[in-house]
Amino acid sequence: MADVNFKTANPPASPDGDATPLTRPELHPDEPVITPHCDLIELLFYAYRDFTSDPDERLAAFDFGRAHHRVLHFVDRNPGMMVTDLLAILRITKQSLGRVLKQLVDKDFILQKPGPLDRRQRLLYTTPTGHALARSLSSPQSERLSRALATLPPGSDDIVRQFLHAMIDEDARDAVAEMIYNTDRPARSLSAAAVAPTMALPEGADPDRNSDRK
Amino acid sequence: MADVNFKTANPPASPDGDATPLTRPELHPDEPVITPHCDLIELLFYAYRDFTSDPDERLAAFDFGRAHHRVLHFVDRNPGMMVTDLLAILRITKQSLGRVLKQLVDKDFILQKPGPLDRRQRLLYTTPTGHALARSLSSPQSERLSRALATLPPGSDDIVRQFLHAMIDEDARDAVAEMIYNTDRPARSLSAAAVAPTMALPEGADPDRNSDRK
DNA sequence: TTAAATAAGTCAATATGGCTGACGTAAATT
DNA sequence: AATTTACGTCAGCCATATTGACTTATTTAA
Repeated sequence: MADVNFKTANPPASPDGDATPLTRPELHPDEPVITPHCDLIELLFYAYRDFTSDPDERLAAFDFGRAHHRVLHFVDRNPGMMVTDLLAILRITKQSLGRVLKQLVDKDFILQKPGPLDRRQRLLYTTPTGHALARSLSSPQSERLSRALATLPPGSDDIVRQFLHAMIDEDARDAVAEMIYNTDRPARSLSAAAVAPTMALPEGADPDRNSDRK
Repeated sequence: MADVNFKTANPPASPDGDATPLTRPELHPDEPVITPHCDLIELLFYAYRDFTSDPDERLAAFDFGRAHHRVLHFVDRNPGMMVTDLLAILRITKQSLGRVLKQLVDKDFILQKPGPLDRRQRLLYTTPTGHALARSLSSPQSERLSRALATLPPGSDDIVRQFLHAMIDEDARDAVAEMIYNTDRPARSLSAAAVAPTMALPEGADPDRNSDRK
């Protein structure tokens, strides 16, 4: 199978009869021919597809999946974080997290320690093994980023950074930036509410009573 | 539940005893303190998390999931595409695609037509309904992109475009660009091999004989 | 013209990672 | 003392992916 073989398949891009003129029925005159930023939508899909595929093989060697990767990554980057914070970041339920977290703890990649101030908490840390795995998973991603940025004019890093930051939900943006860039952590904590804010529910008559979702 | 409440939880970022000094055992002197581009890795996660969450509610109204969205999107953008091409883009198996595709066809969002040149093909088209849904799904994503780009200096669009393009696997890059930007389609076809190229297997002794994967 | 490759579909079984709902327990807050 | 919070768990369900095997047309190549 050749490297780049264009197959010359379908000349008429019309589902109607072979001789029917090409007309999309529901195309209003004021409707733009293509969706604005359709290229970016697709580029984002492809970029993320390949970006996330990098660590997959290494993960499989430990019988882990992408869910484990995400947990391991954020715990490694935020040692001592609360389970609640992790839930807010990943936007999954306690039960979903529970499964993968248990496996990571059982296999000694993540360690849980009671919070010294609030003893209800089980603060999360990576073990040395876990830290090493987290590193080996993020390194191909980091290299991909380096290669990509190297092709761009100098100063593009910041444009990309700003772009991605601006793509985040407005309510979560500040908390995310806080989390990412506060590497000298001055007794700070993650704000679950800010990373994944609750809907502003009307006062009283709260339907969210016994829910797992924040 | 307050809007932005920082909880001031865990001052010591060390899993060891409360009074133990903070030292990561496996931190070689030549190991960088943080992974390069760790911020970008996380920004990409958050950006994509929120980017993909946009169409979810609309999707649920039709009992569809993200898999349906992806199929619908690419078929809408590439009318007359082959099933094989779709498999290569999505990087899933024929069986996985089969299910969602069948549902989309059954519910009259996608239409299959035998290829006029190669009658083995079942070329894919969106119906008017399908096209409308595809539009309504991509529009919030497009708006998010517009809002994000509006915050950046002029000319940033191209930087972002180039960045995302450079993030794609090198072998697939050209085919992707071809697919995205050839809106005036001159009897062209997608190249499945280029979008998701096969590993260059050694001649003879091909283990990939009866596989579903390209 | 026979053989092989390709496009597409299918059946069956399995795994992963999500979800809801219902409970329980310990600790902190009010 | 009552409530809220942090965390965990059991049970079941669903969506989406996987592998492997097999069939049917149809096209292409030996």
